[in-house]
Amino acid sequence: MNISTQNQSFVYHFGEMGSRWGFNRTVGQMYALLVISEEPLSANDLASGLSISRGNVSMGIKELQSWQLIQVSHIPGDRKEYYSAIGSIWDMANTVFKERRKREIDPTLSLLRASLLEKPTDASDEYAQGKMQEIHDLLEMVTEWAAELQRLNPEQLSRLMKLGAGVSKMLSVKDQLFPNKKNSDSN
Amino acid sequence: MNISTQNQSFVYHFGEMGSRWGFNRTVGQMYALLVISEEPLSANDLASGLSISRGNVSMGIKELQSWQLIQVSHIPGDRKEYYSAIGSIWDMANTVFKERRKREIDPTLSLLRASLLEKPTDASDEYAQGKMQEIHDLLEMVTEWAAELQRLNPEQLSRLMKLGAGVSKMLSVKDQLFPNKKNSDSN
DNA sequence: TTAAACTTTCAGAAATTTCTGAAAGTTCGT
DNA sequence: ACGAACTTTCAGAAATTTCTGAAAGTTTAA
Repeated sequence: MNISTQNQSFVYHFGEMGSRWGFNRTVGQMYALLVISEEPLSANDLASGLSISRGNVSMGIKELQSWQLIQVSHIPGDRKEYYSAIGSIWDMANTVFKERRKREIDPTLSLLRASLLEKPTDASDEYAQGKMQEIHDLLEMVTEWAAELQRLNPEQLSRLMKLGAGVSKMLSVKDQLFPNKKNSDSN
Repeated sequence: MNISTQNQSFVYHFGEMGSRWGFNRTVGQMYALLVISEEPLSANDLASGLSISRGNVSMGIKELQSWQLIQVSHIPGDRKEYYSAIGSIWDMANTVFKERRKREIDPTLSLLRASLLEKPTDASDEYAQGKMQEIHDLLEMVTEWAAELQRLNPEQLSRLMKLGAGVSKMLSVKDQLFPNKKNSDSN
């Protein structure tokens, strides 16, 4: 299998970016290739298309499966496994978000919660705990909100985002509609 | 300088996480230490506190400065430079967000834009371009929205987040208030 | 101008991550 | 039960990243 030069740069770029997004270069390339191929690809296709070893492909597939980003299919009369990217771009973004949250934020939150349970032994500990509390609260708020947003369907989410600056206007509308609602929980 | 055992785990954890957030272990540790220290710390404090070389600290400081996360200060009669974390936790989150966008999203967006300008040479190129277009549109929408949100002040942002599920209710309220506004730009 | 007190740089060492390819494992048809 | 067609595993090689520490650079004071 070889990749058209047009797609080559996309695949390589995703390789480079992949490492920033939590997986390594070849895994990024593999995923990019699967996303832009209409037909499912076999492990051999991936290996030859990207000039990497068969073993590496096997590990990459495992990784992509752990991210729930790819799907296996079969062709009648062919014993090879064929892989393709799962779902729409929205699903992909959703999955990557959720997965990164699980890997980057959740462990930090639990560490912070544990730290905050300890009694500070001196003034500097107390200061440190204060900062940890702030970080904790921020992370918690953001993750809860993110979870909330992920529950919206793409249509709603898209509308919300396209509101853009309108969002702050909406907040003031809300104040006018419900001026009695308490919302002074600033920090 | 040594770190209280209470703070040790926080600092090390930030070290581990740091690598997921775009900088390496020691840079993460350095930043964690600066965040939880009330007093600014000298490069030597950092080196001894974390048991790393002076040269490594120097490079880490450069990195943190490029992220605009730390600040230099001086103590009268002392020639050493002292460092401290800049601003509030909100500022920190903002900075990290902006910086990551610049590093992870912007280059991808420009690559995609460039790719989309090319004429597809066959059906598979065409399919690939379709996917690229989708990714492009999604990334663009998300970054624009993120920029919008960053323009809100912490107070507004916090209120918006605390709305949580209320956000979808708000969308329907908006429909009732402005039923004539076109918002059928689904994808 | 000299020297002390500091910071930065960078070549090579150390640590870590990624990759290969041969061997072991699995599945299926006969 | 055998062998063909596939996939997975994993030890060690290769590549990459990070770290050290000595040397070079900078700033200030006298």
